[in-house]
Amino acid sequence: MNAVERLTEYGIKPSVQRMAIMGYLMTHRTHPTADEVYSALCDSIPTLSKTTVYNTLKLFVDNRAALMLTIDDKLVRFDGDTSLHSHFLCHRCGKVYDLPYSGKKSEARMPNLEGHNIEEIHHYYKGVCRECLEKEV
Amino acid sequence: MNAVERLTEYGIKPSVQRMAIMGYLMTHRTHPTADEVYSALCDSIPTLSKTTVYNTLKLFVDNRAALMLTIDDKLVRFDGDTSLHSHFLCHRCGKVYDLPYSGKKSEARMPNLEGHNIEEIHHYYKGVCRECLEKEV
DNA sequence: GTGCTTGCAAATCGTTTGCAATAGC
DNA sequence: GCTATTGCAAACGATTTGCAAGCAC
Repeated sequence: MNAVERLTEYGIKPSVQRMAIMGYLMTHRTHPTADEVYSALCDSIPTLSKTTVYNTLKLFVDNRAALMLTIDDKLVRFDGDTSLHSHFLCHRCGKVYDLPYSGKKSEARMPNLEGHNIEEIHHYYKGVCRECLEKEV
Repeated sequence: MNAVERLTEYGIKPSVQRMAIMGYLMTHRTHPTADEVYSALCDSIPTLSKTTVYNTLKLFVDNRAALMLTIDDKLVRFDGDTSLHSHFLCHRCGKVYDLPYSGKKSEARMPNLEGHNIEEIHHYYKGVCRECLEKEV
């Protein structure tokens, strides 16, 4: 699936900027920040503004075409993969890894928990990643 | 257990400000922001500064005497309850509720996952809370 | 007195807002 | 032309920093 199809699927009218940003999210599974998306695209779209990146990412999140991750207390990150999975943040290198969803699978289908209506599930793990551990020696 | 004992347990030297802030966290299980802690205490400690609240909360977190919650993308919240449990954020009223830990219990004792060294587990759920659902009618 | 703690004021920086310019149908 | 989209510049606001004053042993 390409970016245009993805946008259309979520009821978002395509534009040059929107396709570029969705395209970036689909090809870079790095959980980028708004700033990283902007920096990566401002060469190919010289008129791109940070405001548009913020607006567009918010549009994607509102339409459930992307996830907003709050795993990092400083920066908001975005994930184009909206399937159910968990995340791991390395305290040392700052990278965010995907992990298989670790909760009970049944929970993901439960519309409520203790009477609350669940719309989002975020499972975050933090520590030191394998790569950083290996460098340690 | 009182605030002084709690601080001492985590190797933190007590002071008027530290006891007041830890005392607040222990008696108010509302997952307050730094600003809420400051506002609640600045009457009884008129010279209290926000800087001290930030510094002290960071000290608690660094010494594992409190948890920093990033469930809200705008504000960092703090939790004096460091036991393993999950959190629920209501999109409508903004309150954060405690939930029993929903993951596999064994996972909480696992020091690593896919080779990564896990130091923290945060399970966040978001949606509309029971109270807000009832108000809806 | 030495070192830790506190607190003011200013700076920082990610994000949002107001609004005018532009593009698409 | 009308509406939606974009983008600049300014504002905002939570948090951090620099540093001087205060406190404790």
